[in-house]
Amino acid sequence: MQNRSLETLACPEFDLAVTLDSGQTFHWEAHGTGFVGTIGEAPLYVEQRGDELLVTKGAAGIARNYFALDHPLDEICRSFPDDAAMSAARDFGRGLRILRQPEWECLAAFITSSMKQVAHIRQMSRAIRERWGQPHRLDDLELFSFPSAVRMAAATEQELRDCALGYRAKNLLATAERVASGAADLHAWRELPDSELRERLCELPGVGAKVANCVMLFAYERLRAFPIDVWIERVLKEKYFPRARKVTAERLRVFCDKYFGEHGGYAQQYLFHHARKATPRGR
DNA sequence: AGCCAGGCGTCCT
DNA sequence: AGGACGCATGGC
Ligand SMILES: [Mg+2]
Repeated sequence: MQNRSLETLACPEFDLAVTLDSGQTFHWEAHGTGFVGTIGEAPLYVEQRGDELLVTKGAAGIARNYFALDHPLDEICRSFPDDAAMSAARDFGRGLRILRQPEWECLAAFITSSMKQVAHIRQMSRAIRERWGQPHRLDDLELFSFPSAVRMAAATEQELRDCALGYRAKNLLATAERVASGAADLHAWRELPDSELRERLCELPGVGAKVANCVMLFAYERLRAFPIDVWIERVLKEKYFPRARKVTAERLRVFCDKYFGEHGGYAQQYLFHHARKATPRGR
């Protein structure tokens, strides 16, 4: 990227690379010494230099909001419970932030995510963007935004299967139709309290408790939402229920809501990142 | 060459 | 309420 096309903003307590590779967004790609991607319909280059971000000129405000640079990260991390597993994860993931993503693209991405590895979710995201997204020019690059629900609703199930969605294609299409018609008003749902927002999301095809919690956390800024996937379930059973034979999903849900507290979603993200990147199984 | 993955919907006890 | 099963795909 050419320096004259960039501007600077402060980003204390932030690790861009860790945040973009922590399983909450799936389309950013390394480019030079930074990353390129889109935030809504805005194409963006972003690079971290210490406590500053270099971003595409005109996009500083968008970036500050998307990367949630206003979250009081030190205060959030100090609110985590004091135990060995949590402390190790907190130290390992320093600078990891929960993003503020656009609702629809976050919802769609996580509908595709079920029983898929992060690498493959990235492939599906790219295929969908290149097929139906809006192309945007950034210097010599062409970046594609995530297509609107209206645009996705016009696709066929087979076209989505061609993007390697498998059995998820039908669900994504059905949910796109509900959002496109206005029957599901994702933006209006911002006003709902957590429990009602979760209920509305779970009514959508392909959305259950886990996906709903991801969307609440990564798009609706519900920092208490605690997604329990394969990795987190393993961590919870190994570190917090080491002697139990069977631990039901409901028991885990109740425990996490109480034990990890008001920033539980943040705690969950640090545990997830640590499990994936710091253990033999994750590497 | 299997194993596994940021699960969900359905049906059974 | 809790558990079993089918569903697709490709990186490793
Ligand atoms: Mg649902």
